[in-house]
Order: sequence, then structure tokens, then C-alpha cells
Amino acid sequence: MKNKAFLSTDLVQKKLQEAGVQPTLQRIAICKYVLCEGDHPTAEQVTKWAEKNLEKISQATVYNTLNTLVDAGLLRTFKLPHSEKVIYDCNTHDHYHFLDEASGSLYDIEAKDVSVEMKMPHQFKVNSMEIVFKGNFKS
Amino acid sequence: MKNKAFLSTDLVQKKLQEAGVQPTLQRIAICKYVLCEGDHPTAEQVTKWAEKNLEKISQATVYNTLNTLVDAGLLRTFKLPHSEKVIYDCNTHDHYHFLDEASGSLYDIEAKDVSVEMKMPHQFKVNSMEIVFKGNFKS
DNA sequence: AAATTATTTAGAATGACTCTAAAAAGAGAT
DNA sequence: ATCTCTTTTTAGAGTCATTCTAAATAATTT
Ligand SMILES: [Mn+2]
Ligand SMILES: [Mn+2]
Ligand SMILES: [Zn+2]
Ligand SMILES: [Zn+2]
Repeated sequence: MKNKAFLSTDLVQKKLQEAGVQPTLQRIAICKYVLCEGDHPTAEQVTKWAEKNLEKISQATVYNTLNTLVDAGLLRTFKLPHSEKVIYDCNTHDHYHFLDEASGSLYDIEAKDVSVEMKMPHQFKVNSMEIVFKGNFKS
Repeated sequence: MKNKAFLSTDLVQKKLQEAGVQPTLQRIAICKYVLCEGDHPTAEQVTKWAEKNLEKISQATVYNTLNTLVDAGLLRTFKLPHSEKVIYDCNTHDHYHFLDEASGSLYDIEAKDVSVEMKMPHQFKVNSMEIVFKGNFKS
């Protein structure tokens, strides 16, 4: 299991400021979730969490905040083949994903743990790759 | 460049019947495009082609037909990271894709030309992979 | 040809997300 | 603190690809 450090309000605030993002109440709250507690959440999951943890928040603010965090480089996004929903990922390093087909859970796979050999025509100059492994995660 | 064989009406008709799909006028026409001429088209591109090549066709029929062909195993679908649109692929063998970032063109990459080595924890049992290579295709 | 079944169709509905424009909150200067 | 200016939040409308609905048409079977 991933063991992410808890982030205090102060730390989140500093992170936001360093990224050039004004640390509003809503943004700080959402960051506590997406940069820490949340594991590859969708906007819907972020909204559900936010509605429990803030007295009031609008759908639009959740989307605005997530987009702001993406633009600031604190989050990245991707989609899985089987869903329409964008997934927000606080792991901004180069990595791939493993999808447990039974549970739908997603696991990060470090880029350094994967090596891809291509014997394809030399006209293809590869700059980056997106890989989703699908299978079963056992115990 | 991909050099796909032209398919006659009769051949398409047979293909559809073998796949258990009733060969209607609309389906035969769309098949001539997606199984032959078309290269990773979207539903929109299929619609445009169909509107030129049939006196009349409805949007719904294009989607219905494409879904029928997918269910019959004659097409498969996927999406690219940067677009909302489903891409229909007549190559139903195991393969990956290369996206030329300059032009947006897609190229098939044979599975046998790619080998992936994973040094990931043994709890991950991989059944399949989806890979999109991104880069530049030169001349 | 009549009856039955499958397909096509126009238009409404859906769902995730973005846009609009007005209200509220925050920042900076006094 | 107050005034001013800028940024953020918000509710609700709008968008876009795709699916659904239910009626019309076409194909197949009897
Ligand atoms: Mn953005
Ligand atoms: Mn389907
Ligand atoms: Zn990740
Ligand atoms: Zn392909």
C-alpha cells in the first residue's frame, strides 16, 4: 500500500504559494485530499470528499481547482480505456499504471521498473510512452 | 503507408454473414470504409464518408453499425489521451500505436516488434497491455 | 402477400466537463 | 479598519460525443 505523508494546512499553503497558486480555503482542502489521501481520484470522488469536508462547495470550484492544480504542475491527468472520467494523479513523475481488472484499483508502476525494447522501423522517433498494464493484483 | 486490399460488396457481405451480422445496405457501405479505406477513423469521419457515399444515413445508424461491428469482432476501439473521440480500428490483432505528435497520424506497431520487461513486484500478474508511443515520424 | 422480426431514423436524453456572468472573498494601499 | 482592485467561487446554462426512445422502414419467414 502507498504510504503518503499527511500534509498540514501550513505545508499545503506553502506548496500552493510556491506553485504560484493563491491558497484559498477550497484549494487547501482539495489539496489535502488529492495530494495526500486520495489515490488517483476522479473529479466525482474529489467532489464527494469535499462535500463532506467543507460546509459548502460547488461542482465548478472542484473542476476549477483541479484544473488550476494541473496547470500549476501539482497534478497530472489521464484516462483509462474503460471510463469517461478523468483521473487526477499527484504522482507527477514519469510512471505507468497497473489496473487490477477485478477490483478496478490502480497502482503506480515506476518507469525505472519497466524497460521497453522496440524493433520498429527507424522512422519512428519515440519521445514518450503511455502504458497501462491490465491484470490481477494478488494479495 | 498501409496498403489495404479493396473489398468488393460480395466479400464484405460474406464477411458480415460469417460474423452473424445481417448485411444491410448501410452496413455494407460502412464496412467498405472502416475495414478497408479508413485508417483508425472516428465516428465523425465515418459519418462524413457515409454521407458522401450513401444518399442518406442517420448519425444513429453510424453509431449502431460501428457498435455492431465491434460486438461482432470485426472492429475494436480505443481512445487516445488527447481526444474525446472513440477510434475504430480494423486491426483486431494484438498491437500498439504510435502517434506522430506533429501530424496527429496514428501508426500500428506490431506486438512482436515490442518487448516489455517488467521488474515490478511479483504481485502484479499482467494479462494485457495498452501502449501508446508518442513522438515524431520522419519521412 | 401477410406476419414477424430486425434495422434505420429523428430527435430527445445523458454525462462529464466547460463557460458565463454575478456574488463573494482576498490582497494591497491608505 | 476602509476603500479599491483583482481573484475566486458559484449556480446554472451550454457543449460535445455518444446513447436511448419509439416510430417508420426494410428484410426475412411463413
Ligand atoms: Mn487545463
Ligand atoms: Mn458495444
Ligand atoms: Zn499514478
Ligand atoms: Zn491500430
